[in-house]
Amino acid sequence: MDICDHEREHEEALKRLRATALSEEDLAIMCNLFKLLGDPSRMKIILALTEGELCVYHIVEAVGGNQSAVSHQLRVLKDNRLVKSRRDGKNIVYSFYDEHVSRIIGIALEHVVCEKG
Amino acid sequence: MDICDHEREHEEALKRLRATALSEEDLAIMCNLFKLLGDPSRMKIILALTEGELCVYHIVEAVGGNQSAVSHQLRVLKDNRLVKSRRDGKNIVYSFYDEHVSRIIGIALEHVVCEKG
DNA sequence: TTATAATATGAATACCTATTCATATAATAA
DNA sequence: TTATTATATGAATAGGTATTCATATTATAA
Repeated sequence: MDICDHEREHEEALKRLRATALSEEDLAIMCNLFKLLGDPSRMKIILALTEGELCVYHIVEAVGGNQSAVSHQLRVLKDNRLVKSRRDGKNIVYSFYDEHVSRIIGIALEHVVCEKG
Repeated sequence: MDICDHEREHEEALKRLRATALSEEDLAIMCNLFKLLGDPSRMKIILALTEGELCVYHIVEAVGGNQSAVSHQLRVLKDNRLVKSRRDGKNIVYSFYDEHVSRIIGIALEHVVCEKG
């Protein structure tokens, strides 16, 4: 006997799913991106950088919290290639690694609007 | 003396940032969405549902792992309105709460492609 | 009603990770 | 060189959360 009353449809859905299946690696890449964006402290940093590059001091000013915490998160973002940095005199200036991130943020901001409306 | 050699530009960036600033609540909504999408087990469930509605049994079949774990994650997804469910005889059938989720997933899949290419 | 199938739930555990504190490094100014 | 400023880093801690196991619930079949 069948598991449920939608046996055929579900089996077909599962069949399509297998056809388009992501590899475990791709799944990990995708989830990792979302995980990075899922922390408010990191998101604040990312949002700050949408307005242009910033040195660490100004990032700290923008997001609040202590300098060490911000530095740790910048490291995480950099290791994962969401941001890049360059030294400029005694400062380190951070900016987005590529346009990719800001696109995603743009869409996320739309989501917030929808969620509230 | 100034903090860095880009004092003016950074101050202007921070000014624009304050102008467009998200509330803490909106930030939380946004991050929460990303956090939900950042777990591979949950993402597998979500990806499975992109092919159509499924009962729990078939979700378990699609994503692997044990039934209890899947049920717990379905609960999380439902509490956060990413999915909805309806009873159908002895089965519970899950599907996306709205079109929103599948849009985001579509974009994320693009990201994976870019990341690899 | 009793048995069984499908799903949900509670508690316990184990892992992960964000934050903090203290300190190190690196560049510049004196 | 020494002092100071800007940033990074290591270790420790605490809070969160995914998973598992056992069990409860709900619906149907016998």
